[in-house]
Amino acid sequence: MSMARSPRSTPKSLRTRKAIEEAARALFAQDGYDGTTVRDIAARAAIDPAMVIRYFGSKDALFARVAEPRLGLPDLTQVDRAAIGETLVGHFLDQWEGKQGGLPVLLRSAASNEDAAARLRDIFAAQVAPLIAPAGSAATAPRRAGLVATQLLGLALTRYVLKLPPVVEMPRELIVREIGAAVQRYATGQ
Amino acid sequence: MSMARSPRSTPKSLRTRKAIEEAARALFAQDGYDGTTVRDIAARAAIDPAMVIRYFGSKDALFARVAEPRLGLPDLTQVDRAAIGETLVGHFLDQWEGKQGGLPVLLRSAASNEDAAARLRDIFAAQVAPLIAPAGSAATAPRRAGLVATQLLGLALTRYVLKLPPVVEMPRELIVREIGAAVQRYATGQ
DNA sequence: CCTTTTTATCAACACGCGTTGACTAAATCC
DNA sequence: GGATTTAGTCAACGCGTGTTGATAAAAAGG
Repeated sequence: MSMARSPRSTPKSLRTRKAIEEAARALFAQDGYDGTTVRDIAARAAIDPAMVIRYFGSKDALFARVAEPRLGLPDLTQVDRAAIGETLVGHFLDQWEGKQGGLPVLLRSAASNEDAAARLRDIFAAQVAPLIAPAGSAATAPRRAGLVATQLLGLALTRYVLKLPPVVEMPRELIVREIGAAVQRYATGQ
Repeated sequence: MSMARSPRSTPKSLRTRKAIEEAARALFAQDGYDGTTVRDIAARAAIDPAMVIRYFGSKDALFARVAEPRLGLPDLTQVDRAAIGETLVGHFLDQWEGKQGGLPVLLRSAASNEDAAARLRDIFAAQVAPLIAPAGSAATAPRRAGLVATQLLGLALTRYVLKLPPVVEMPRELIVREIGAAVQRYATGQ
């Protein structure tokens, strides 16, 4: 009896595994789930398309592996209350521009892929909402978190996905200040 | 010599043409460009897939036809200066929820389709930026328009595409008030 | 060094896609 | 009402997709 097996954890296989993950992350973040083919990923990793399946089982499974964002947001209760907005925007920009983040991957795909959208909702509920909650009254917590998401995801959309020229050209410090102020009001409820 | 021709403008053909456009608009807005197939459109319009091509030449051409947003934004110079933000948000929500709008179609597709993204940039430059410009100093006009786009598109993304529960559940008047305030500050530069 | 295990390649599969051309049915015209 | 133009149907094409199984190459073990 023969069965298709995923490679073991030898140094050799670990290198190709990493190469596939890296290529997949870059392409998924650039072209979205549907716009990225297994053959594209294989070409970028300089290996055979069959290896992608062999290592990760399926394109779906690879996507799920690569689109696991750990936002690593700061504990806002430790932050100066008046700096919550700017802190949030700053960390959000870091997350977006880092190599690691699964967030770009997800946002690219969420617009036309319901699974990715559901994942994004989960992340929001699990990581953003609880963070915002203690910054204001408990009754308004969901609304405040929703408003914050509105602004932060809009920033990511226009700057990194649509690449609207004025938003792309804004220096980081200006974004942190201007959008930070809006986020501050949303998060604290004034 | 025979050549494939698009149907003439008889009443009969006009009805099917409208049916195709309506089905296309609904599906493109729901699943994006890549997620929508010609066969899907045909099925919803209850006609043969070949008719879609026969009437519009190609899937691309049909998309271009259907994704032509005329925002019809109000002339902000005629509006009470303190109400610019709320007016903008209100019109934006109307546009989004109306049957006509090509905006949902575009946003769904722009994340994974560069052509759609370029179109959205054009619309922004042609329709939003000039509108915002006179609300503040000329030097900061692009920046102010960019910030407004950040917030308005983020609202659309979270409410209509990602469907984040707290944002979906917010009543219209609350959105107009809260987000209107942020847009107001962005548009006028305080 | 031969054997066994593990990694990588290759060709092919079944499927869904946009699109086409040959054909039929229906409406229109004189 | 027969001829001609128009709308609609059907089966198929070429292509790119994710995925698979047989097979070769390379590494590891004794």
